Amino acid sequence: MSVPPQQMEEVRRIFGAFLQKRGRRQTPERFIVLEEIYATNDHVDADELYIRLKDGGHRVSRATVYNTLELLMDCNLVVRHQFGRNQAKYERAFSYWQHDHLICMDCNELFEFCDPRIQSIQEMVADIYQFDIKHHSLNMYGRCAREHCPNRAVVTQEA
Amino acid sequence: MSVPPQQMEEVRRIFGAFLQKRGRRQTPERFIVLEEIYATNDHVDADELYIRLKDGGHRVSRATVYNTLELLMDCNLVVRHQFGRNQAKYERAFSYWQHDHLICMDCNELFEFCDPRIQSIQEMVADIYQFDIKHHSLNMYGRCAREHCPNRAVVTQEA
DNA sequence: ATAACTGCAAAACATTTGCATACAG
DNA sequence: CTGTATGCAAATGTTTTGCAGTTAT
Repeated sequence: MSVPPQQMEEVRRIFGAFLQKRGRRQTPERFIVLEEIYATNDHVDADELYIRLKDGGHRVSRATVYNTLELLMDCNLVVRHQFGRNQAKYERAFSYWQHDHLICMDCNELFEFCDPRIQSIQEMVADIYQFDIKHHSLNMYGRCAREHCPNRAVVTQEA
Repeated sequence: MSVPPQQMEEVRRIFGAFLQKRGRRQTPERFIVLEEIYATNDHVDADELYIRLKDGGHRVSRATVYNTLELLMDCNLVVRHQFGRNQAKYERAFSYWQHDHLICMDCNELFEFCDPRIQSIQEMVADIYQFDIKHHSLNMYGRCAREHCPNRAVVTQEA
């Protein structure tokens, strides 16, 4: 699922303006990374992104991918998620609903959900603890019920 | 904050029984790790735990610490938290309220909170997505208002 | 021109693994 | 006794860093 061209244009403009304001260069590599992560609404890790770019005939180094992701996070065009102990996943964040995640512990399938109560909880917690809360991360872990999920119906032996 | 002796006794018993049921050995090292993580209600990382044990005159290897933490998680005596991309934090989990976390992005101070609505959300999500949800992790990130917090009152320059 | 950026490879870091030795059952 | 567990050190996998060469401004 890709972003409409006009919105993509806006995203590019936002990134360009951000770089300029910061006195950083608008290099082609940075925009290529931006394009690639906005090409889908998947949750990708840095290396996947690197491979996709490489396969797409672009010549960017892993270091540049990481560097650019950092910049994209700084201007809120990308969010990073840390699911479990594995490598971080990145996701485009412009004009997309704020959502939380549900992860199947067996097949690692990822689902997104949204519940307005989380916002209320966040506000309440901010108030009680006198915090300026910038963001939250809510992940639920369990077992899905899909046919092809590997560990489906396998009884857990442990505790 | 340490656990009362009688409860500590129960925890040891649970771990022993668990190992037995699994056909795993009840080695002194494993119980030493258990003692150490139950000695406080801090959130410690594996290396801290290793250092504490070493400083306490015990001779356990890092590998054993990791191995034991895994076992302790399997029998629900310990929970692992992944805050950001840093190393995992472990926390004792017996007879302690289920809680979520609030983290200051400036001083890394950790606060715990609990809101019953999270439970309802979890149940609702489980129902909608036909998931058997085992656990969740909710972290809120922001800036605290404490006097000695390093970045206090520093205006963020970025976007 | 020149300071910032890039690619590469090496470093860093947390965690896991392999193997010879030790020891619980 | 025997199969696990241990300690150590080396391996792993992800992310960061240093540096010489490149390039946007």
